[in-house]
Amino acid sequence: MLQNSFANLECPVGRSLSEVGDGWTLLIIREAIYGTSQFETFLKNTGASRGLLTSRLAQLVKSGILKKSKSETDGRETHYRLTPKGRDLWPVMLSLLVWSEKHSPRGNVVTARSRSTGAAIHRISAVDADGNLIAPQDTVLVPGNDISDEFRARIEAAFF
Amino acid sequence: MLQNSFANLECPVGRSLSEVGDGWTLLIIREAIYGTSQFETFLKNTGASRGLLTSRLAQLVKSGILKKSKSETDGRETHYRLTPKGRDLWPVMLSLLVWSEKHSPRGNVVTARSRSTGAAIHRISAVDADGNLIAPQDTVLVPGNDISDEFRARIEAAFF
DNA sequence: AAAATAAGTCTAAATATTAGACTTATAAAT
DNA sequence: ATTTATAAGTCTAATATTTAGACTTATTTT
Repeated sequence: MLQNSFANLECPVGRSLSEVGDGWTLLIIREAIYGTSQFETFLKNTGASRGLLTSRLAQLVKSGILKKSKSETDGRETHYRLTPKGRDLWPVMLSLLVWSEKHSPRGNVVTARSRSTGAAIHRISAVDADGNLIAPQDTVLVPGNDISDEFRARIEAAFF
Repeated sequence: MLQNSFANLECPVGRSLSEVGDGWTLLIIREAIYGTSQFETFLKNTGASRGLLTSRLAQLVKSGILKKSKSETDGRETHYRLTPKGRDLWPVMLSLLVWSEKHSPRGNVVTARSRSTGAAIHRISAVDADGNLIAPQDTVLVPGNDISDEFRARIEAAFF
């Protein structure tokens, strides 16, 4: 668990990783996106141990990625559901999906498509506020003001 | 390390996670994107221990995400550089960056922009082969033929 | 009332990670 | 030509995390 190692880093990727940069955590989020909300279902579908699942779910609730609530119809049940912040991890999941379909395909397992047009997702791209695509080669990381000299230098060296 | 836990999973997200689903691994990839290629630099910028860095770099080379080569100008140096497969993780990194800038901002640290237009990256989106954007709400996961009934049911329950 | 279910807690054993001293090969400085 | 420095590791004992699985508590079903 890198939970604390990167919490105070300037790098926004490091900050994300301090919240979700753990295989189990990402797997739990995948499960949540696949519709899982109960402890025993996460347990079965992720293969995590009970203790670990308990601790990771607590972290995710603390991070505001999942919300914990008691079932209204069955008092034994607890549900962990994605918050808007958690749902915003969708592009992360989708880009992991597209990456593995491209680089480690295993037959015809699953394709992500547009519900309305039926078109398959071809790639995941950056988009500006006007809806224009920004290609990886055309991307730069621009340092802001609240930044150390050291991190500025690292960002400026970033390349696609 | 979930290295082996998910290697044989049908889920393509699980397969990705079996290769890169580890905080240290993702952090090393971030560093590689930031231009780092040498052992001691990875060590300093990630904060990983030597033994761990050694093992993660070896895994990444084995996965074909990094390529290891000896410097031609200085025989002491080894360089680990992103392969095309590794570079294709760019959308994963970018979506982690955009996510944290939205949900855990820390002042004006870094913005990702188009080099050519200067426009800031607003979001990360799925795109079809014709360049049309596919919104999260409009995405479905369509099961293929090479799939177990159990996994089919889980995919069909997936939602944004 | 008894049995089953859901969501945990708890514990000892196994596994992974850390810090830091040490090693080897190559290059730079004296 | 030696000595010193650098780069990329290896190695080890101490520490921390994770696991499997038995157990607990609250609630619901039979």
